[in-house]
Amino acid sequence: MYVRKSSSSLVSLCRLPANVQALRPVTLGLFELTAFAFGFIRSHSSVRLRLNSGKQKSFRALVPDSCFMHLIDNAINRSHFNQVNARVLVSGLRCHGFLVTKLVNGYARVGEMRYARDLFDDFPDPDVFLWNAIIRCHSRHNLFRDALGLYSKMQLLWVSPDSFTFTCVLKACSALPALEMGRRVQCQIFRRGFDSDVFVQNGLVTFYAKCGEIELANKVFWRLSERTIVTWTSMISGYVQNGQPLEALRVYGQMRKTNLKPEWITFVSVLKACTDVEGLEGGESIHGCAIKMGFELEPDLIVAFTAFYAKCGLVTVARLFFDLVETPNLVLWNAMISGYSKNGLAHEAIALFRRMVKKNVILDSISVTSTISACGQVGSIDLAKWMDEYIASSEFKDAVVVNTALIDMYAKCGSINLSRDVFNRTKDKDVVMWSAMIAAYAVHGEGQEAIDLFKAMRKAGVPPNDVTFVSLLSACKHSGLVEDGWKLFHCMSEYSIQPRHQHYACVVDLLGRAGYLDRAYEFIRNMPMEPGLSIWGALLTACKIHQHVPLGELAAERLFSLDPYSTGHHVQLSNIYASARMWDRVSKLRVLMKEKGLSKDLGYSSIEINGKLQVFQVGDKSHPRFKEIFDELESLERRLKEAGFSIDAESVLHDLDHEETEETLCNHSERIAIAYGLISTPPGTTLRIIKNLRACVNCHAAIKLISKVENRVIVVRDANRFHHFKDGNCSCGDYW
DNA sequence: GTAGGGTTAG
Repeated sequence: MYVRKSSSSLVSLCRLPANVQALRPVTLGLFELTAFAFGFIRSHSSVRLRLNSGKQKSFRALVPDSCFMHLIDNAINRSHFNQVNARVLVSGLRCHGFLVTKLVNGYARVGEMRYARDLFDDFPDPDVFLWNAIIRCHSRHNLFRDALGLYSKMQLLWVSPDSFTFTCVLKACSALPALEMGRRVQCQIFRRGFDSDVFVQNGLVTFYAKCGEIELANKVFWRLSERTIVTWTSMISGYVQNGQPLEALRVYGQMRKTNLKPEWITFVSVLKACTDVEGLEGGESIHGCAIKMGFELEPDLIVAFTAFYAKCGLVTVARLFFDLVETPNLVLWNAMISGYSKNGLAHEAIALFRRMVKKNVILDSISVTSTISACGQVGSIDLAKWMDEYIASSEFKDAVVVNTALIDMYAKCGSINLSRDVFNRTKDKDVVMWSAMIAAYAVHGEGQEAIDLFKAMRKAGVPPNDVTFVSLLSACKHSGLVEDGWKLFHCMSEYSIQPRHQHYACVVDLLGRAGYLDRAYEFIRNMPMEPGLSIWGALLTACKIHQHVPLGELAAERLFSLDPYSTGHHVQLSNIYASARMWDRVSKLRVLMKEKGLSKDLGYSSIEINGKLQVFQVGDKSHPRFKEIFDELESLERRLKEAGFSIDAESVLHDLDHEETEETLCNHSERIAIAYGLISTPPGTTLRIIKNLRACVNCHAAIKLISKVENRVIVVRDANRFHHFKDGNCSCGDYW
């Protein structure tokens, strides 16, 4: 062995007095340790080193391999693997492949990939162990293409892969995913006789599952003569990842018939399957099993339970799990935040996010996107701006996923312009972002903008997907662009996109709202699939708008058989009868609803004044300023009448879709919110209202006029879309 | 060595 003289620090270290105590391995990095050992070994017959365990160990001089082994281990264990000069070492270790392998692993563990690669590249004749190490560490650092490249190079050099090589290579193929490459690897596995190696075969199951080839995964799975718990878990998670939770649960059932004991990690996938089929009971029974098996405090299973209960709507139970953990990890925080957000508890989600920031927890894009989505639900433009500013000053400001969420947020807060700003400033837009922007135009009733954006998208060379077309068709239906929508639907095949049920529903809506009821019904009858709830629902809505009783009854009949307990469908049919003044049928339907125990959703509207969200119900007198509010309502009513406004009281009183009133019609929740907004803000301020139900016909007409007599822009988000009222008109063109 | 949980567009 020799020491390269060019390393000055090494040379100076070598001149250190040869005193073991002075070495102080605890404080030195591997470089110093190694260098010192070189010098020491050259001048002494034996070496005593104090290791991290506190023990002392002797090495005979000129037997440096075992000495190095311990030095390296010691450094790895103490995370002292950061100051090493690879090239100095390699010149000393040229003949010791297994030490280089150890070093490569060590470097990879502390993230020093460049050193690992340099070390490897300098080594003249790597054996299979060293190849495995370098492939594995590239794979661990998400450098999958490099890992596969190294594997190809290894074959060119006639080094025979072993089972460890194959597991690493398959992992890289799964992560990319690289289906063709994986298939070739499978051939090699077969040729080299690893077709019964359970580790390799587990890798194959995962590989096919991650490539979406679940049937091939299944084939590998059943061909195996021996299956470990990892094999079963791989198969179960494979089905979950491929959207077949029921199959996953079936496989889990089969696994339970064997003598294999599930691992906690098995339960993670089974829980996900239960979540996907909304199988609360199944998940609860898993919970029981986990307790019996002593897994209930397994930290990562707590994360899975939190996510499971949150997604099933039991947010409180999820929170109990969350609170079990003293210092939650990132995934747990994210599971709880998104749990709140997905269950409509937007304020809780935001509060938790703020706590996370306060505690200086390192965030990732998932934490912020979940919170952004919550901000969109709240609908407050001030909150939205706060979030946008936060993102702008963070590392996520260029993340496409995050900016996509911002686009959606601003659109939901009523500001399509701010959505567009985010869209414009984002580089490298993907299909999701384009679709989100198109969808934003859709809910704001700007159909032509949506279509123009689609053209720009094609020009930019981004291929649309099925969701893009849902957004586009929805934009057309909100704007009455019947022919454009019809053409778009029929050009989907040009992009090799198979229309799904949702696309058909959009077309029915498109035709129906425009008054082509027969054409819509004909379209339904020619559908290649069984029409479901959304199809008949769209037809029913169209029949309500155009007062078509027979077709409305037909649609309602289908809906009642598919979903007997939906309030909305009964209410809509009742509205059709009411608009046709068929009062006897209206009252019959009311009796039926009472028998079924159905009652209407309570309507409410909210408005934000000075950063405080105020919620009003119909006829709400709970606000401290209710007297002023109702005075304003009255005077508003007077001014509307002067401007020539009249209401169609009879039909409205039977219009069960909206809030029933005991008194007059002018105290619907959105009007109270507007009155409150008028007395609480300076003239000319835009009012932004959020309503949980669809806008009522009379209120819609009234708000148009209010916007004119009060000279205000009023933005209303109803259950379906946005209405921008200005100068006596609405952006929906009375088409909603 | 192989298995897992939390994100964005409708």
